[in-house]
Amino acid sequence: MVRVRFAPSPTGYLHIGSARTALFNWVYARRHGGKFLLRIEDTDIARSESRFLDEIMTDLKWLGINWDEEPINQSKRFDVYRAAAENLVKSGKAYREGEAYIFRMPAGRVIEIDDMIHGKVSFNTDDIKDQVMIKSDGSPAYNFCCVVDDAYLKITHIIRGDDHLSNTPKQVLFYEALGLKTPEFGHMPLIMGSDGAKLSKRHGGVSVEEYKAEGYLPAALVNYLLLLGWSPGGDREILGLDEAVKIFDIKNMTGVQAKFDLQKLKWMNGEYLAKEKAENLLPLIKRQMADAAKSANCPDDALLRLIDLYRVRIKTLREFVPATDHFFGDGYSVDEAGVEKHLKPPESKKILLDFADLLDKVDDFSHARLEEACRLMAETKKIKAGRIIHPTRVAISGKTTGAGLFEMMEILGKSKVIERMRRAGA
RNA sequence: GUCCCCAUCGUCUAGUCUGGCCUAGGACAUCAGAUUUUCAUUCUGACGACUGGGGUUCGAAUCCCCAUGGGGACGCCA
Repeated sequence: MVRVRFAPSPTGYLHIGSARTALFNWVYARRHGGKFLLRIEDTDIARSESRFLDEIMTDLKWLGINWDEEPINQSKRFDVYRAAAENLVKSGKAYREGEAYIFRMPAGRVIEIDDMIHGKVSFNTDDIKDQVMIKSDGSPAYNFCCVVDDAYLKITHIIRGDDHLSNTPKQVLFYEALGLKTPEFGHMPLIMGSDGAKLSKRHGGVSVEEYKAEGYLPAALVNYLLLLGWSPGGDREILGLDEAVKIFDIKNMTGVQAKFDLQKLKWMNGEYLAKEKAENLLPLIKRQMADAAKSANCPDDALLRLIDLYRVRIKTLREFVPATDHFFGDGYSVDEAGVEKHLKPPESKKILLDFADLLDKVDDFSHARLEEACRLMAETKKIKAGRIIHPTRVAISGKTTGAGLFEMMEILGKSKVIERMRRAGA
């Protein structure tokens, strides 16, 4: 039975690269009907905090990753590691240096691993130094407790980042010395920033929390991450966890480091946003508005209409707030270039005021009726409807882009619309 | 410095294992047109790559070697 694990260290947020590692482990487990376990690597007691662990677990669940069995904490197993190290000292494979336990690296051995992603990779033990197993302070060193625990948890496949590839021969030697069965390894290439450098804040964010706050949908983030280093085959790109579970094959993963492309993530998020039901987006939008200190006392049904109008035009939920600010009071942002182009010309002002006068007589302020009035005026004055539409759009929203003009007018309401038009035309 | 991994459009990738079907396919981005007498959507098209050099072979993006480039690791961090 396949058993894999994700082993976060609760010393910080969940990194987007770690999330991807967790994701592929999870998919691998589900694909093979195995178990996906969580192990908390909190050996650095000073830096580990429970709030980080809470956040990591919350983020994993948010992404749709659940785990089997109760997670274990390494901080509670120090005596297990010490006992294992003690045995190696007794058998002469390790020695002590003060309080520390150190593994003696055998000379001239070639350690070959058959990586699920890279194929055969070999290392010479002459290039590797003796390894600390237990530090002077009594805490275990990473490579050692990792092996002890993976064996304890009966992990069959270790899928992790390429940064661990060079740890692998050391760990293989530990399995061997401890008389344990070595699991299969699969090292996935690391994700880099768009410029090839280590992924950092300036590339758009490194933590899952940042993407959540920015208004990315978990399904979109997961979908994008799935496409980094793996391809579902054919020309398929949009797929969810459930479909990935059906067709995932680790042999199809590439060994090539991928650059994180925020543009494509945005596009993908837009795709998911456009498909999502407005009701599901409602609480998320409310959260965005609260975060932006726009405590709109806007009834849900009105907000739902706005969401329906805008979710196909935004790429992240955060974009909703600035895109719709003109619906919430007069303190909205104004596109100066748009004003220059559509509101400055005297003839535009004239058209705007004429249209406002016309609208004053319209009682049924529905978008269908408004459009009718606009088209009629254009015909009467023998001008293109665009000559009316553009100035009006800028006048009532301050923007050159947005939802359909007549829908915006309907939602804004007669008095607001006319007031803004007359102010802009003055 | 030593060891390890990797190398197809700007980016993610298909194709590489099992050489010929590849005048190298798709997606994002960019640009141009069409549709919508507004915004967005949608549609069409354009741009655009096998890192270089040697081999092997009738034939190489695909196999081998070297170089170059990128990344990772060499912690009593995890």
